[in-house]
Amino acid sequence: MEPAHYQKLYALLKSQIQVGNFKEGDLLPSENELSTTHKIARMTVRRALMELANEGYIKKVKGKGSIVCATRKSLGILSFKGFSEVVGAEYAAKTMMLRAPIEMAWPERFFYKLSPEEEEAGCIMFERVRFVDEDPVMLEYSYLPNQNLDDFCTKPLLDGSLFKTLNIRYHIDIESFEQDIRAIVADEIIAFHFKIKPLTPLVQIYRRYHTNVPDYFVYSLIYCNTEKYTISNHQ
Amino acid sequence: MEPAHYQKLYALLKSQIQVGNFKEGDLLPSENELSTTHKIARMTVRRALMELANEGYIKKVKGKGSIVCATRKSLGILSFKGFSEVVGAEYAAKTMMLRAPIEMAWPERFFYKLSPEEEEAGCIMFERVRFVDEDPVMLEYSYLPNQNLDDFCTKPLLDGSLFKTLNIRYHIDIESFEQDIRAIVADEIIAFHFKIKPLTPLVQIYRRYHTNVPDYFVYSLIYCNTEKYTISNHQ
DNA sequence: GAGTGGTCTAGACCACCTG
DNA sequence: AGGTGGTCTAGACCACTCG
Repeated sequence: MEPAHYQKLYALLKSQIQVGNFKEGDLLPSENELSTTHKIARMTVRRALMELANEGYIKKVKGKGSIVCATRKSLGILSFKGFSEVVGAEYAAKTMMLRAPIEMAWPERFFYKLSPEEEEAGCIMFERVRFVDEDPVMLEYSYLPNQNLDDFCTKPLLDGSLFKTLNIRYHIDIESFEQDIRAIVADEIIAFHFKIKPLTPLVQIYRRYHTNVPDYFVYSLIYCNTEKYTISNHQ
Repeated sequence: MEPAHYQKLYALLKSQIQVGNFKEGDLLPSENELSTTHKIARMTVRRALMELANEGYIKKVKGKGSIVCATRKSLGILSFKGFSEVVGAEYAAKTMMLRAPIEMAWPERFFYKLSPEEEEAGCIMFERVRFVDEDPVMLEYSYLPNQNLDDFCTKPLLDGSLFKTLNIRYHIDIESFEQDIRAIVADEIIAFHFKIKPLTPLVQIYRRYHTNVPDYFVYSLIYCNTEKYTISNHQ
């Protein structure tokens, strides 16, 4: 489906900021100007700018305009985006599949309460490490209820992206998520993957993604090494 | 100033959810219905519902309606709210001033880069511990550039709230913030305040609040004990 | 088919900032 | 005074869900 007008304008402005056509401190064209030049209503322009502001790309100031903000140095892992989007243009993102998808029973004492239907279906699990500039910064265990996911384990992920695979092959769209965050120390397995010493502190995130399919959720257990790159909500 | 229509509707619906007039799984009245009964345009209703959805109170489903979500068990510390709002109605929140506000020079190697004007002004610093149900969960060091804050150190905070004090006494409104999050281990001082063992992992947050006063920022250094209460974006 | 939320329009008035 | 973003209105068409 054709993206909405506000999404197209959002994507356009975001890429222009990332590419450097607009620099820190610059003013974006005014809402009326964008409305005229793109031939869309001002309310629609405002929606695009609202998203940019929520993600920290611009700051809106009444009476002045929309000011382009500095690009952040931290990884916007807490925001609801795919990994490569989250990392931003200034770093090189890479993902490695540590354990390919397999069908299995749910782990004991799973971190979210499962419905009887989910319990019975069992799960598909896989494990990936994410790198930023060659440093492993994120270890992610993904769990999908094993319902109507034919061939998931036999075909590789599309472009290495779980979201894209779910969308294109199974028409499942990720719409939102909830997460719980805590600090823990690395055990030996995790320390090995991150190439750090055991007992190094890590951020652990439990995450439940909501989809367009009623009662179908996707789960992730994430470990973040924040020694070199901190994490944040933006970008 | 009178709150906007969408803010009033947002606050009304939120309190009705918190109080239990709407329960998990319930549908809110439809947008058209809210528009009619409150005599405001549907776009204005939508803005109120948008905020509720962003904070996780409801989930909007096309063709069905706005579904009330379960209340979370974690503390929405990562969201941009005052502490008591963040904790939610189901816990008892308490704050203790550990060190009353004093004027001082900025710490060496401050966690954000300061402007020359901020450097020169020096800062006002104070230290608070936040309790949830009698457990210390958050240690917060607050730093304000010492500019035009007459009597800040000699009068107590209004209702114990920094935001309220800045707003009413100095007409400074907090409008947004940025934060960086990492995992660390407790040193002896922090462990003492949290009544935990040194080397317990903690979440550390650097935060910079943006205000309605140009180039005036408020800074916080926060430690969270996540052993008992995890943290999240919502509520 | 009736009702829902998603998107969009073309206006309007306001408070705020700057020259 | 002129331009900016903040709020608001009263419509409209669409895709979706459900009985």
